[in-house]
Amino acid sequence: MPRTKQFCEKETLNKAMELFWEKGFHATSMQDLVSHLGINRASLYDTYGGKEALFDKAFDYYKTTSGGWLKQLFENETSVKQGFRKLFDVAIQEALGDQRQKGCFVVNTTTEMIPGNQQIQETLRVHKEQIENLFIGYIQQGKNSGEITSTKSAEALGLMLYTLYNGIRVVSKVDADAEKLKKVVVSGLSVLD
Amino acid sequence: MPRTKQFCEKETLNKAMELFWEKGFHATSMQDLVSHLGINRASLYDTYGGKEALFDKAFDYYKTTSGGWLKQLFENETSVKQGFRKLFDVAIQEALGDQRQKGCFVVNTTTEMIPGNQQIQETLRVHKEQIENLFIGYIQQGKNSGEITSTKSAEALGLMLYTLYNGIRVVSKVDADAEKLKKVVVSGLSVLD
DNA sequence: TTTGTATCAGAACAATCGTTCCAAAATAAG
DNA sequence: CTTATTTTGGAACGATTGTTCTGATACAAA
Repeated sequence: MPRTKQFCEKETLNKAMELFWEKGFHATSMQDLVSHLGINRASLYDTYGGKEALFDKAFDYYKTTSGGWLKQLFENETSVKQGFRKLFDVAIQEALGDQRQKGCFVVNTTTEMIPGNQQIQETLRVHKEQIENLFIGYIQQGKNSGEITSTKSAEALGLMLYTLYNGIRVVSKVDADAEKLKKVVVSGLSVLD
Repeated sequence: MPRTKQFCEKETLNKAMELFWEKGFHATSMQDLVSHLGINRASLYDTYGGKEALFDKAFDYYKTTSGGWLKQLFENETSVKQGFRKLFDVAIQEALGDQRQKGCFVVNTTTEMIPGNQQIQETLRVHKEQIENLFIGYIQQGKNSGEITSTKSAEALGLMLYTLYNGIRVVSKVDADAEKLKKVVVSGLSVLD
């Protein structure tokens, strides 16, 4: 009869995610993982298969937890422009409070694993399209309600804000300057006017 | 008496740069470098000191060659807005033609080496400030000439476009979609209106 | 308690890592 | 030419890589 698992997969996946997030795939060794996950080396291989498989699952775990968060953020705001302001504010706040300077897991993975890992690239491509469409749909919603009057298409605006969002995750890793970042956001969001 | 060097340092540095650029610091092995640089393993250590020192010099070499290129681009254009359009167009064209999907060396280095390498972080911070100021000064120049009438400050506009530029280098690595990228640029540059 | 499986610590694996060393070969300067 | 120095191929270094295996231990189900 199969027994119940001894350790919580969510917890170990979360720790693996944080390690890969901070140091990247190549700079994170199995020894690092064994030391920090709190489970045995053999169990690690038995449960997750290996380093690359563990990375994939950790990245999946990140997408799952962060994807729902974004949708919820948009839905809870009173206006579309306020929703984006909130999103960017959170990004800035994360950058300022990120003691470990991890940055964004998706951005880090993009620049490290492309080229060289076609499977992850496809995963990233699908993820990019999802977030882009979320942005675009959200803006379209603001256009329909009359809140957004810009003559530019919802697609053009959404793609631009998505790209700017990625840029913020990069530049804030080099220098998390609150004043500068706020100016970036104000200028960027002005395209919605 | 000291002899003249046998191999051209510029050529080997250029090859080292391309390797680090494509695969990143951690995924590039000394064996890779020895195999591709065309010089002997011992000579490599003798001339450059080691892997990290070689990376630093390759990165310096990149900054030197690319820094001047940007200034020249701005100076050769007829208007400020046209200058930025050209800059972004080149970025898109590079992404489309980049068979190896290397992306941007500065962006890749930022996300891979921060945190973990304070020296490179400081180098990147200084470099960021230089490009930011180049953007800001260029926009200010457009304001002084009356070309740019936006009520937003040159600083806010410059920082925003610099951030957007970084974002383009990230998203175009995942999916170099010309149509989408063009829309990003059009929307982004509209902040100058 | 007995049984079966999960988890464990740790050794062992071959491979690769960055680095150093050495003696031979090549080459520029005298 | 001789001399001095660079460059060479290749062996060797200890350390670390990702992975596998062994046997002991812990624990849930029967």
